[in-house]
Amino acid sequence: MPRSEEAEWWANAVYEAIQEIPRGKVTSYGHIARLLGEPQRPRQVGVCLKVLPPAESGAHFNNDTVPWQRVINSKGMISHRTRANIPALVADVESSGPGSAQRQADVLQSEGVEVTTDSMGEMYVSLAQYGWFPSHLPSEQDEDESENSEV
DNA sequence: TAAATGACTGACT
DNA sequence: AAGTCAGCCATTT
Repeated sequence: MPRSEEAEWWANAVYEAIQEIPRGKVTSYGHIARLLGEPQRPRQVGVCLKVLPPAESGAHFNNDTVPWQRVINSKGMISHRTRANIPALVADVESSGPGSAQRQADVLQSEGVEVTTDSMGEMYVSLAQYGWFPSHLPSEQDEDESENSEV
């Protein structure tokens, strides 16, 4: 697990930013990247979460101290932890191990966040209702979001 | 050392 | 409205 100094700084910054997300709210990978002044690196935010140490590791930042479950993609969907473009393997990863998408949905619901599942089995959270975007940028225009919604 | 991947996005078709 | 593409860059192969 090679961790350069720079990567270390980035990971710590990401974890700290994620700790600011209030319980019961969610935000996107891209938003965390923007908060850190690196708007073009949402993927690296995902990488940090992937390598987040288990709670029993004793690390300062771990699965218990960082609310990893509150980070989802810009479409409001809980991202898959794919291991390849092979659908057969996706199911395996999806199975409910620690940190799996299903696990994420369970934890979120325990915090009071509603998770809905569409016809294709994808799990969504309404960003309009649960989204946390403090440094909201003016470039976006909210229109309709009737698809993932509540009610 | 080089090539492929991926807890992503926004623009473009 | 839904699918495709091109950037992104640390990790893995």
